[in-house]
Amino acid sequence: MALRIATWNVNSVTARLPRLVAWLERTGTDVLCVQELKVAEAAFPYEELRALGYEAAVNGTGRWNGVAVISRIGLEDVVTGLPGGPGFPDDEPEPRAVSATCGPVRVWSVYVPNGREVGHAHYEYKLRWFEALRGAVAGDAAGPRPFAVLGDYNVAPTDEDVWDPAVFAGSTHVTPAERAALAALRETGLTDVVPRPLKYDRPYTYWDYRQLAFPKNKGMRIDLVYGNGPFAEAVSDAYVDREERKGKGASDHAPVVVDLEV
DNA sequence: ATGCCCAGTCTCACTGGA
Repeated sequence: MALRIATWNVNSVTARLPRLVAWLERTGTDVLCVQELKVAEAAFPYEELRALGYEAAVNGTGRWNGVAVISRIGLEDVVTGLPGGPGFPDDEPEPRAVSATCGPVRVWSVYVPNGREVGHAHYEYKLRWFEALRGAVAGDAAGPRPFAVLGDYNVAPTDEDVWDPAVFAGSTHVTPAERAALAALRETGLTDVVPRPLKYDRPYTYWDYRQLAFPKNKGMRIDLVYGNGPFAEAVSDAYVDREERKGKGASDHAPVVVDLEV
């Protein structure tokens, strides 16, 4: 069966709802992992999505963060949150993970902490969060079922994944410790499913709103799809839908779309 | 024009994003 799975940091599901609905209709995506809902679970637009044939597993508590899995092919065994994960501040848990089984695949939608500045408490939180994620997904990553962790990882895997490495020297998103956390995650059996760009040479997924970053293609690849062997082997295509970054009312992130034949 | 930040809130000022 052909499956279309995607991940998209929408930067407020409320602000993005018209675009989200149009995008789902346009692309026919079966399973969408969403990040930065910026809305409480009770205010999530379940009805609008149900009208399109989708159900949703939502982890959201208010103005910051928030993640969901939106599926039109089933939604089972939902796990809300990152089991054993740290919180911030004062170890208060944040809504940054939700997982579900959708038909033949199991997916996680994750919004990894930003880190703010190297050495900041939020940066240490980010690294601890990655460790907990690794522990939580290791079993499914090594299993026989197609499995993937999709989301906004807030790490550029290599210097090729930022428009100018010199600009990011000393900043979060590119440090050896963050990249080591990604490598440790891959060691559980996950592969970086690198999408193709629809224009230019690099598959960036994020462009700042400011200073014409998108038209100048000053982007970063920080929205990632990490799939296990059975998932990666089923991939028939993967691309960044940069068209969705254009125009008024766009998120600052573009969707990453993965087509599977399972 | 892909076009010179955006979203949410404890809303006219601030936090957070990366």
